[in-house]
Amino acid sequence: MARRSGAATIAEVAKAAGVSPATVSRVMNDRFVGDPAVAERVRAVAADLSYSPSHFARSLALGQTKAIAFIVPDLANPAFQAVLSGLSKAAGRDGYRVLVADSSENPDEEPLLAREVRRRCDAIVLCAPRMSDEELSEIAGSLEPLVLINRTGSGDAVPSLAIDYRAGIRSLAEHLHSLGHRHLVYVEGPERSVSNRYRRDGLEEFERDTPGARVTRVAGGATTDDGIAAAPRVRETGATAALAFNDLVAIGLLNGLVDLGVEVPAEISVTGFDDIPFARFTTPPLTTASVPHPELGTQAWQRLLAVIRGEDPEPDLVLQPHVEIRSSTARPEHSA
Amino acid sequence: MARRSGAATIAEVAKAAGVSPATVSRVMNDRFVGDPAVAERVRAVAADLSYSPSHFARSLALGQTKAIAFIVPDLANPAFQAVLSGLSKAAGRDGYRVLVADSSENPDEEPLLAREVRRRCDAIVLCAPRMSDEELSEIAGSLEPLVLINRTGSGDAVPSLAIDYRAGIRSLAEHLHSLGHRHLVYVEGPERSVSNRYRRDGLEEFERDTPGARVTRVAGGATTDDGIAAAPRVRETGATAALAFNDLVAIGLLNGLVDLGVEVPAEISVTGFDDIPFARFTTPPLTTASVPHPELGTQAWQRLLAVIRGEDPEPDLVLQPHVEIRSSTARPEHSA
DNA sequence: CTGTTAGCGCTTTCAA
DNA sequence: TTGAAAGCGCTAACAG
Repeated sequence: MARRSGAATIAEVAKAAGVSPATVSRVMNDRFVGDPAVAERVRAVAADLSYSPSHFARSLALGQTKAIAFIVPDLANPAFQAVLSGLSKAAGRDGYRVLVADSSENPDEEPLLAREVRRRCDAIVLCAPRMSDEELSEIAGSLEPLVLINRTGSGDAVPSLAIDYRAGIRSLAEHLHSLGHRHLVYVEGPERSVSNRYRRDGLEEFERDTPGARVTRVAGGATTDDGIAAAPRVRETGATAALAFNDLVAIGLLNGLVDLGVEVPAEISVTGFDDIPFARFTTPPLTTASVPHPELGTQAWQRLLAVIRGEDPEPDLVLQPHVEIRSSTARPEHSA
Repeated sequence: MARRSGAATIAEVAKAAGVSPATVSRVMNDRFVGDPAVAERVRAVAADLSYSPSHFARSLALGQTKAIAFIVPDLANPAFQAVLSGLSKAAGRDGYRVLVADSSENPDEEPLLAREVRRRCDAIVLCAPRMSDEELSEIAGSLEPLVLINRTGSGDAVPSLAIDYRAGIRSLAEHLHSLGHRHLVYVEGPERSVSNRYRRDGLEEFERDTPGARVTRVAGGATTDDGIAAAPRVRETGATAALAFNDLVAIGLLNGLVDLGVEVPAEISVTGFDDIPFARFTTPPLTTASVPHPELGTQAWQRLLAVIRGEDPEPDLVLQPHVEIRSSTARPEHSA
């Protein structure tokens, strides 16, 4: 039974201070009401022994850990990092810490991973889970308190925060259309990504509702490399504008196109999605659908805390991306 | 004494299976050697009750949590995110999770924060701590197992991983010098940043050892906005090349300069530091000192695990940044 | 106002 | 091979 090296226990402090463990506990938690001199003595002894309460013992006794789990499909993606950053700060203000886990290593075990990390914490937030709807609704119950980001709860009663990808990409397409583009190409996201489906839906809607407009699709991915690789495919379509799955892909595409000698936006307009901090700094600056990622984290925490406290969380939010027009989009070269 | 909602306990499983808790424990931990039928029954009951061992109870009994803490000064910085990503993946492979905390909210309480999160975990890694050397060596003892990233242990015996900022920035300066630049300007990092001091030292060394070279310093910071703000100051110095504290600042500077109508690299060469994923994609692509951030995370984990296991960690590492020459640096316009 | 006592849920000697 | 029992360190009724 390994004792934490060097850590004093409450019993030792109690003995050294000549009081009971209960008293020490009360002093340490500011629940002490007796003689201030006693409290002072306890504190002195505690400091002397550099005592600090064992967190897991407290967790066990209290039934809570003051920590939440956060699962993302890829910690290397700036968009998810921004969510994490917002979440971690918000939770921190309420004294909660966050345990992160990245399911990129084995996506298939996402449900197991979620279960595992959930057990160490008081609650969990799943960000853009890649797992299927079935898997999700199957484990949702055992994960609560739970909040979902970027994924609706498949009809469940789990609080969720979403981005309206459908509307966002549609707005982007409409912006392009208003510029005079008629043939667009969509550089797809990862196959398993649910948000890719939403974007596709939005584009189909746009195509259906916009006579004369056409949207081709080419394989892509979620990274800059995927964007670079997609450049030749994009050019082949002959489209005058390309909508990338996200900013990373768009940035890759921008560069891939330049390497191919294709000018942006003169020959092809390009749009991204997310508005990561660097989108402003690409050349040309990227037109994109701006998503308030840190706020996603903040809002998620707000709801999670409510559920943890047994209160009613605020209603689900579907954030509308805001089209940020920069210079990677322009009228097609030979228009009008 | 709140019971975790819906979670079955080992005692319940034991009763339902008609065995003792000890047996259940053994079965759950693959330490069971008796009748396979019994094991099977226990497993069935456990599954039926959807029992999963309480992590904190195990932690208490075992004296370990299988989690490590990670503290960064700013979770929003891509460089730190890369470290986190590497660390989290490496630790995950050994069954450890990471608890992150960002000290940006109140930098002064970094030592307290470190202590707090350390108590919930088995070990901690401090990444580029902003605290003073005194504070650091004062609490280092109470934090062990500990590994330091981007900060030497002020003479202590704590394993640490560092980047040779001195050498890195010096190489950058030499690259600039070899191109023909004689008057350089350094856009400083945050005042409290220790790594800013190293860079300054490197530059002083360079200046001392390079007759005819001069390095001016202007205020900067650590973000793109700081870089933008520094642009006028940089121009005023009349230097033909600017070394930015990091890539973020360099990117801001690049854009600030463009806004001022200054051409890069024609009029002023610019270098960054870190080689974040976007450095390749700026215009012009950024010459920078490349730091293998994810590897920093991986290496940190390797050492931390050794210390956790009571083994000797591998020796400290001082990673040499590698100068990545791209097109933001060139010969000065009127040279030769 | 303070101490005693009984858990929290799990692991692990020690006996049987 | 299995079970009983003690204990990890802390908290919270309940007494006194």
